Amino acid sequence: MSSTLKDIAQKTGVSVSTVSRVLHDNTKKYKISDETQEKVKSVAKEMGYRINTLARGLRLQKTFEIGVIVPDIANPFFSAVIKSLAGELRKGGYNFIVYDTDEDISIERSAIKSLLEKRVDGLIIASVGQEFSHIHKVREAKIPLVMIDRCFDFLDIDSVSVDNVKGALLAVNHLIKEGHSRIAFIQGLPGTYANETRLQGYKQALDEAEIKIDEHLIVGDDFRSLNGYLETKHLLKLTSPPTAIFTAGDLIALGALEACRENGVSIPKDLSLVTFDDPVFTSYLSPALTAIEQPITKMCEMAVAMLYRRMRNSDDERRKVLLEPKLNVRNSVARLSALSNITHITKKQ
Amino acid sequence: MSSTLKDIAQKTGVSVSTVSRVLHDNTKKYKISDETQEKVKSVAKEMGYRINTLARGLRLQKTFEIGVIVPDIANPFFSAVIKSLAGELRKGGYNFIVYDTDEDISIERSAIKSLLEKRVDGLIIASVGQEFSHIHKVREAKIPLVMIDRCFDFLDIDSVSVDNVKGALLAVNHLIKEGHSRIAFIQGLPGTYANETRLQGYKQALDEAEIKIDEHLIVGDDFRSLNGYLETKHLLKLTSPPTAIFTAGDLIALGALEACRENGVSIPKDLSLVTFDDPVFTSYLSPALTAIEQPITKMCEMAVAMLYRRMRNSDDERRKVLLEPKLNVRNSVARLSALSNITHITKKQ
DNA sequence: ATATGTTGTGCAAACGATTGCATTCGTAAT
DNA sequence: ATTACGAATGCAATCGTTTGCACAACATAT
Repeated sequence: MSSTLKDIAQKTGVSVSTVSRVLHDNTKKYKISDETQEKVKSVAKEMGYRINTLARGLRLQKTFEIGVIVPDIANPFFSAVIKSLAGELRKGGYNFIVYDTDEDISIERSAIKSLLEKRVDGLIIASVGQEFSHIHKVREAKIPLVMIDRCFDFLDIDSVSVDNVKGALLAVNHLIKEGHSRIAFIQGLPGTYANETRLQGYKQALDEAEIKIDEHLIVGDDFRSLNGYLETKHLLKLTSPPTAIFTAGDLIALGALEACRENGVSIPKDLSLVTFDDPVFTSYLSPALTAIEQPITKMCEMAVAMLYRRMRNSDDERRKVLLEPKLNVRNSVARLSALSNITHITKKQ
Repeated sequence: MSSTLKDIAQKTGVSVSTVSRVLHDNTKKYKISDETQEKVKSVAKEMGYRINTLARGLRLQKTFEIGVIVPDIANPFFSAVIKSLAGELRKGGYNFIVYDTDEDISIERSAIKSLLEKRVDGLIIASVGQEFSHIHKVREAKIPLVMIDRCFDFLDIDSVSVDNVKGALLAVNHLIKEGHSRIAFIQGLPGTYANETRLQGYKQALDEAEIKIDEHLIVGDDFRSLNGYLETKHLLKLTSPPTAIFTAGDLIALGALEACRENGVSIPKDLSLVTFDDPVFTSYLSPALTAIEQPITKMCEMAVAMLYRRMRNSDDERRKVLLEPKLNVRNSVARLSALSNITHITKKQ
């Protein structure tokens, strides 16, 4: 049974204030005699004193907790983000509380509600997107907020993410350079920042190469592997199938791999594949996937730094940071020779 | 700016008690007139009232929070566990706070300290193991506790995990049945429950098959992929290398794959591989890995159920639950023909 | 002798919610 | 007229900390 300052005060014969000052007051403002200090400390230890952070938080109006909200903890990208954020926050003496929204906006709403009720000192959110009224509530509550992985241009909020458009450009341009022109895009959840910006990059790359966009090659509707599986099966059945697929996320790529395996489609011989996200296992897959890597550590460091800044100075100018993505070329893309390209076109007709 | 019960009381002209009862009291014990209820509710909404869980927790001596401690959030096994626990806890109206200990006992200690200071209502811990004094503190604080994934026989604490010995037996027996006898084991962190029990199963399987245990084939010292990589390189260099490797965890297996790829060792042709843990991506690897699957969902459901039981009745008999592992046979194990087997034995002598 | 400091400690008011125990008023039963 | 009761609400203590201010005791300077 945990004892309180009062218990210790009674046992030592000093006041609660004195005990509090000995045990928690780091300022040297109050000079407590060494004798008293000794006594209080030893009694505290003996009685197994443990501070009550609820009482402290209530009194101080500060909890040293940061709320973190992500769409899917089990997604390797986000579990890496969480791990990285945790380390950064710990350095600054903050704890954190994570919520997993399952890419569901209503869960996100209730997560924010809970965190505000807990009086967290700050919030880092990888929002589902789509809708933003609940985000505004955070602003109204004057809780420092940084958005991560998703930067909405139209929201006046600090945010840091990778340059998704550029990432998609890198991926698709790579495919084009290797001779592909029928390139499919398997999307994630439409309406989300990550998806829309990657789609934009995809389209832009095709435009710049003067390849006509075929809407039949833009498919899919969420970031999970089942989506990748089903849409790949669908794409393979088209009368004029793509020679390459660009997937919007790592799990989608896994689903695509499974579909190919089942259909006896060999990557990269029969079909090339590039994906956004580059979790630890991509290089061990069969084949090792060519992928767009995000600078996760840097992203998290910046998010935390921006949050701290905002906590210190609430009316500093807001910033939106875009980090550079990187293309990791591995073995999932085949060079389409002019000949095979022609063969392919011939087959098509 | 969040308002308080007092603010609302003042604005409506009723007492704080009444406001509290209208807004939070689910018992119908106090009959508040419909008129008052209406008024209070509308003012509360208008003023953006948000309950302060610190104050409530302090008063009620109950926080509706469960602390969860795992060794590595980024490990797919644990991120799946967290996701699953989160869902289960949410159903019961509990929130949770996760700590990642990085398999470091001192971080585990401070995590427990923090969680007790936060006055969580219960704790679910996947302990690093090795040492237990800090676990006893939880007992002393009379906080309900369930250990997950790690069941220490000598601790009188509720726990649920997979039957690691049996899992290892399944894995190694499978290798033996396919004709292997020089089977290496790449360990995780020595001294941890997961590691010791898996090692035990490994040894038992060899014993039962009357294969002499070669200590040179038992290597490694943590659950990360680098360990798998380095130890595989080492094993491949032995004058009499193993024909099969059993790895203690998924990340170790990834490292092993990388080492093999670098050395041009083909799996399963040149070397067979079985691993403990079976995350979503194992079947997409090259080759798809034969692996021991743990019933994660069930494990988490049981852990939460046991915790709830313990929270209701603190002196109920304690239980230790062992769940059944499952062997998923894929393509990473080759059958060693009698001939090659004999050749091999000859080589040994 | 008076003023001025310094040192060490305690008082009491917050922080925001909950709840057992009044209290007030009206109505119905005896 | 007295009693009893139910409905609707308020009082005040409590949960455990923090901290501005006050104060006592003593030392030093003028």
